[in-house]
Amino acid sequence: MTGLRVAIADDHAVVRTGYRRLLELEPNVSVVAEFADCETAYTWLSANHADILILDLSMPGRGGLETLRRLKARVPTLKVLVFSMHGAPAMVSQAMQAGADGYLTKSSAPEALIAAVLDLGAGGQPLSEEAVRALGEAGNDSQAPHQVLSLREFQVFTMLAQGLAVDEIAARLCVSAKTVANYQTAIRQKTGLSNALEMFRYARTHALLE
Amino acid sequence: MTGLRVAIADDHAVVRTGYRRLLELEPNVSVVAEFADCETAYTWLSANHADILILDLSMPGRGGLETLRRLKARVPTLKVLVFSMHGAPAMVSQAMQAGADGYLTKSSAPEALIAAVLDLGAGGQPLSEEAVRALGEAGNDSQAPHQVLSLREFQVFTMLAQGLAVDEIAARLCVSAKTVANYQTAIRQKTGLSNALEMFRYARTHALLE
DNA sequence: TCTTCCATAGGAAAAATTCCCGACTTTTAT
DNA sequence: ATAAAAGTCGGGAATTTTTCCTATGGAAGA
Repeated sequence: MTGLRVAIADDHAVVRTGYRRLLELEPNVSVVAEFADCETAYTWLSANHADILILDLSMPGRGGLETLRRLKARVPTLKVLVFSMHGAPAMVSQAMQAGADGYLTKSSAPEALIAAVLDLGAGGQPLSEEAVRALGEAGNDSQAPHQVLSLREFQVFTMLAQGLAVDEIAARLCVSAKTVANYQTAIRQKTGLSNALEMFRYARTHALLE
Repeated sequence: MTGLRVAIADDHAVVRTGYRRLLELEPNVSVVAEFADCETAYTWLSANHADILILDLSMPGRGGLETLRRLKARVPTLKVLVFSMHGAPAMVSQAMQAGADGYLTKSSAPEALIAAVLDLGAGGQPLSEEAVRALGEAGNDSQAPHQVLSLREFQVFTMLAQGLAVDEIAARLCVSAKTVANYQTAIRQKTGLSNALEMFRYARTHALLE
């Protein structure tokens, strides 16, 4: 049996080297390439063969997710293991939708990385516990703002998410500040987003702004 | 010659293992401890001897900076090498002021880590190029939060910028909510950032967060 | 030593938020 | 068609958060 050909994409050289050493302890695995940015990874993988790509989503070069999507479109047989700093539900589900074959958070044990690579090689879909939990949460996400909020509430929501103050919103909508304050309260209750920053993050990851 | 006793604090197990393997290639270096959080690191290092601590500032338990400061106060002979994801000017100058003996970014070459550890052992002050540049820049940016805010204020600032509520911050820092509220007011006045979302945006564009 | 800055926090006043409510309009279901 | 439900708008009172002022003790510096 020939070994698994693994490529590593992570912008931190030390981290890449760490992975490489870890993986090379495994006889059936060989690391055939390392990339420090998305473009290089895309170019090389389009032209050369690898079985598995370990991909850090928080990479420079604008859009680890976008690269993942393009890569899966170009080289469908390539298995991609996303290895990310954070296990935020939105991030996990975004990554899986973009075509990831597995998702591990960096807080996983070192052995988990090896196990995940072997699992992927065998056709599995390795997910860390955090990732599974995140996907679960993302699933019952039928509580989206568009659903629970009324038109006016949603309008106020997007403004709050942009960082506008209650008074400013009231001025723009030509209603009393009191009314906007009341909407704000309703929005917080219905969505569970308790401040403007949470709203901003929610809105951004769900592409509700602009 | 006895080897350098090195401890590693980083919340990502895989990353820790990577460093360890890297460092253990060096005959004069031995890794004597690993920590996944600040408290554990502080406790162990107060009671046991190590020459060098490699510290990732972006650790949970909030306040890698605070831990660094406490640690240097408690164990002044310990050399601390800060090894951070980002070389933002603010972060570098804060870290150095808090007592760091060296600063490397994770984008450094693997050899740089080894070199930095040896340099530290020999009494040097290893700084990555990015860090040097950052220290330079930190000087001329006199209006920046990092300049006008005290250590404690800056700490609260980063938490506010992450969307934490006043009460949560108070709980984490073990101080009265009143105190945090007062800091918040001071921060808003000094920086002109009037709400958490503005702080977030500022912090993001200046790469002050993890 | 004396001064200044920082961390901490209490009290009072001001501002923002929440909760409850009512009036009126539009949509929906029977 | 008519009743019920839901949405828009805001007032008033209670509550919470924020601001402003003050004070104490510690640490750093002149």
